[in-house]
Amino acid sequence: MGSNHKRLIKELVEGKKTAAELQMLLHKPFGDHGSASAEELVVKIMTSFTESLSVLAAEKKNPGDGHEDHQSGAFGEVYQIKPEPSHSHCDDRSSGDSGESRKVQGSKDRRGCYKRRKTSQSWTTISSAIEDGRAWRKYGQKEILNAPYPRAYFRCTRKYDQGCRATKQVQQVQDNPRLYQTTYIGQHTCKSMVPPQMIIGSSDHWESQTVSSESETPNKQNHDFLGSSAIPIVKQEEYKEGTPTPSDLTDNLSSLETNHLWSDFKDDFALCDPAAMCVSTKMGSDNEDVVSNMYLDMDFVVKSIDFDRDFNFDEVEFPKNSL
DNA sequence: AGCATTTGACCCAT
DNA sequence: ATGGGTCAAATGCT
Repeated sequence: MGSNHKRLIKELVEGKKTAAELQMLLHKPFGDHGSASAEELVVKIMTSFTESLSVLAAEKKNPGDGHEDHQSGAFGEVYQIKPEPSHSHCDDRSSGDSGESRKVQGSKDRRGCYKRRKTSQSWTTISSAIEDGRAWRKYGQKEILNAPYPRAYFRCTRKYDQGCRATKQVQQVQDNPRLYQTTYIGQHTCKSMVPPQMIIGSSDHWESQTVSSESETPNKQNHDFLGSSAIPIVKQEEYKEGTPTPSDLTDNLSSLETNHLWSDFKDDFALCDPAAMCVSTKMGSDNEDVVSNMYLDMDFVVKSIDFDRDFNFDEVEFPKNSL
């Protein structure tokens, strides 16, 4: 745990420094803060989070032995890819949905031809910014039971040309509609990255759509959005299969680990701006839901989440450079 | 015209 | 049976 711990601290310190830098940038957008753009800083921060989490994940998994391979590590463990048996016919509805040329003929019969994902790591962030440096294409929206706001479904725009299977779900936070809870599912396997400038401009559609059609907060969102592009990743996890054994404790772990992490972060961030944040904790009703979250003044909110059971990874391992 | 979004239907998991 | 994730035709936008 020694070297892990060091590495953890190093990552967190680095992240903190970068966050502070970003904060300055946000407060004085036109000042001179060196050459780093907000996006670059965000990427750095995310890398720190990712690395930190991977260290923690590794520790949880192998308490005692500080061995930290998990190379691209990320969120450790459970990375085995389980090829998911069934549905040999219509294969690949999900893995790329077999491209644009899906079943056009007979169109309506989709039986057995798409399988639900539930297969990869997921992690949730909350932020006023819904952009994250990736190009997404919306493919659905649903009203969610007991939720005041609909959930929008996005897939990577590279899904078909590069087979990237990353998806995300975005939903306005009930308590604070100006914030968006984004759940990322699966890893980007594509190469593309939207240039920073594009990022900012390209988010309007969803916002305007959701915001304007869903009452309140007209287009203030855009300001928030432009004002900050915080994309903190705080917690991620994988979908697991079968019965959650006490030993893997993934859910419990998520809260413990996260809370633990938060307290560390809290101290850390407090050094930067003690008044700027609060940490809240609440439990979800059914074993999945918020475990803890943290708000910072720069609309920087992070959050951890839920677990699900099965997995059948077709995903590749979690890249550190997902942004 | 080509691409993105909307939206109801379809399908799967619970 | 129901909620929610995905599909795909219709529609909108550039």
